[in-house]
Amino acid sequence: MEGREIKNMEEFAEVSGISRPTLSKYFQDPDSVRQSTRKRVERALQIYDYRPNIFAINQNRKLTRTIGIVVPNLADPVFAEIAWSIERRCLEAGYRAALFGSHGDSKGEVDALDSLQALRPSGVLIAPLGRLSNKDYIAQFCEKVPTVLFDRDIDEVGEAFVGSDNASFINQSVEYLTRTGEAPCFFEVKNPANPNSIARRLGYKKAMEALGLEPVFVQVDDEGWEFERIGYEGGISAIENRKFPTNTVLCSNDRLAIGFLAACYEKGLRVGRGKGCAMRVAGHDDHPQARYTCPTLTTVAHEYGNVSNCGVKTLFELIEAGGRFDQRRATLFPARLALRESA
Amino acid sequence: MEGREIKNMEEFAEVSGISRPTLSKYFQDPDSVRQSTRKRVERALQIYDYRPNIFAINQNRKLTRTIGIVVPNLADPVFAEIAWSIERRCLEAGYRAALFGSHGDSKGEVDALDSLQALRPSGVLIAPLGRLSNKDYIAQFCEKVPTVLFDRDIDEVGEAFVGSDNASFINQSVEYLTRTGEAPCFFEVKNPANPNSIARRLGYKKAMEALGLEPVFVQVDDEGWEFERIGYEGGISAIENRKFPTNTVLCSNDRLAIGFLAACYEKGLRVGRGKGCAMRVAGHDDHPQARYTCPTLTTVAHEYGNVSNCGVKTLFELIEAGGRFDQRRATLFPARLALRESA
DNA sequence: ATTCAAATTTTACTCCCGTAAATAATTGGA
DNA sequence: TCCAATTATTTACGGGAGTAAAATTTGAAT
Repeated sequence: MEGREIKNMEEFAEVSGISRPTLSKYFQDPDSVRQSTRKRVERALQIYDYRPNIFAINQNRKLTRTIGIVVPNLADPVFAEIAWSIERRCLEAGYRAALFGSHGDSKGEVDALDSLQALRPSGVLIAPLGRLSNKDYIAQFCEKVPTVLFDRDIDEVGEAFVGSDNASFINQSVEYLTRTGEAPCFFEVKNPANPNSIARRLGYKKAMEALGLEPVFVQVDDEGWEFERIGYEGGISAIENRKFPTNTVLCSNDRLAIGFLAACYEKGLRVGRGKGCAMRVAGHDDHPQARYTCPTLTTVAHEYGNVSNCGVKTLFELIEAGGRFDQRRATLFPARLALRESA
Repeated sequence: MEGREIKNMEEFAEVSGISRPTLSKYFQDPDSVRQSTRKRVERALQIYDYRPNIFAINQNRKLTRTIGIVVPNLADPVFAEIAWSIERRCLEAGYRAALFGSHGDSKGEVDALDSLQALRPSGVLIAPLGRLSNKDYIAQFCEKVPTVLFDRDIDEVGEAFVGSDNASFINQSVEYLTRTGEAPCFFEVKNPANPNSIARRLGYKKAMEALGLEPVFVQVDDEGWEFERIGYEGGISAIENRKFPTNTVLCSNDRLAIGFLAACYEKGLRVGRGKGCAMRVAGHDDHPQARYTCPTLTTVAHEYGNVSNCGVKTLFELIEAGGRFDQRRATLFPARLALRESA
């Protein structure tokens, strides 16, 4: 495919012998021109290396056919997986996807939204930081760009939310653990940035009280995103100081649980539900590596597919509806217990 | 910050009382205008919500000040971490970053490069798939866009490569393992897509032969990116069929090792170098979770910082040099042994 | 107050493509 | 073969900002 260098559609029109407006139609939808014309264009494209300038295109379109995806941390496997899943669905629907990680702080989140706004996306799916988020800024952003929140909700912000039903998560795990052994205590970060964590804490409290049991919290005073480290260090310290009144530990999320398993291992505490085990450990999220921990981690699974599927569907409806729903929509997916060896 | 809606720079010039060309200068570099003017602009920006349209900007620039980053799989923690690290450095240098995952197949990689080309990036950093890559396509891409390969090399493609010295990796681990116990056998995927894997295999063979030892390969016949699963299933099967002639297993990468550790755990083989341990296991890469496995994983560390730092630096030099170096540059960083509990 | 270089404004053109209106050329069906 | 409907071409304008050149203002130093 060589010929002279083609700079723009004008030149391509010259060399291909097809008028520019027709070419413009072709590039927007190859089926919108007559078959014979389409063939002619495609033959020319094989000879000359031309592709429309995306910036010039988007400058004139109201629709850029780009979907922005923002998650707190692209290096977190759980978010990476969900972001990837959403991206794939957008591509299937003929949209581009632009991924942003907010790097765990409010400034990063605002920056990501700023960059996104400059891209004039058709819509945005965002998993907000939560407590740390600049709530006003996000609310304002939602006014301007059709936006669906997912994973973590912010009260009254945006037109829709899609996430997991944390109450269902907790109920399932608490119910299962108490039914099959000692009641669980709850292992978590003391001041979590993550609203899911808070919902789970409350869920645990309620679930325990409903069973007539006293909730017990073991809290690590740390912050940030290094949950494995926090779970490990906090776990070591809690074990040494005998902070666990029962042999069953329910972790607020799987990454914390992975770190805690490492702590148990180091301390020589065998984890599992069989004979000779000193501890039972369970988590939440069904982290991609939960099946490869030692022992494999019993956890409560997100249905990633559901969340991304529904999130994208909701976003497209929102775009269709011009960015406004009659009333705010919240969709929560229930959990599924993933029973493995650790509890 | 409310006022009338500002559509473009023209309008912002009106309301702020500053001429459009000056505003244009300001937005390209706030320091290029007089201090007093800068103040005036910034005061106006507080009142009116205006930001330049990125499409219109990039339409005229040869430089879009965007750096493309392409990795095989954004959901792989090792790549996620390195991508994030590169992104941060680009942002610091005043560039935007566009992340793409090639989703593990050649088509995905080509698509990513296509999207990137449309963005007219100033430069690209790509960790190619390797054997599966469409080599010609990538070579062609490198002709058009200043591109630095990293992590995995493709012979003679592009102007520069930055990665790890796999020979050094392997030497360190083989040397350490043989010095402190039985000689290692090498656990790996039979037909790896990844050129690093092949380099490591060869490195192992050489290192063993240099020590006068017979190299032993234990290969799993599988493919894809689910290394934990492959390591686990392949591990179970290899253990059951007594494929390991020694008690020491060197894994081609850490994700494989994580799966293999799970297999050992399930089979009741205690891993470590202490008394009562049946196995020693080591990996390569220093996966973010290597410090939280059971037991913690002895591995050979990438210096992510070095690779991303040098990669970005090299790319900027390449851009500076107009996309061509006198001769191809290859930078390899040596490894650092991360000694932990597993071996 | 005078002078002069630096900064700003005015004006005008460019980038590449979307899109609308009027006109011309192709279709395919009766 | 001819007509009407479909498709393509011509022409012209607009979008939002970069940028060059000339004219003007600013500010600091003399």
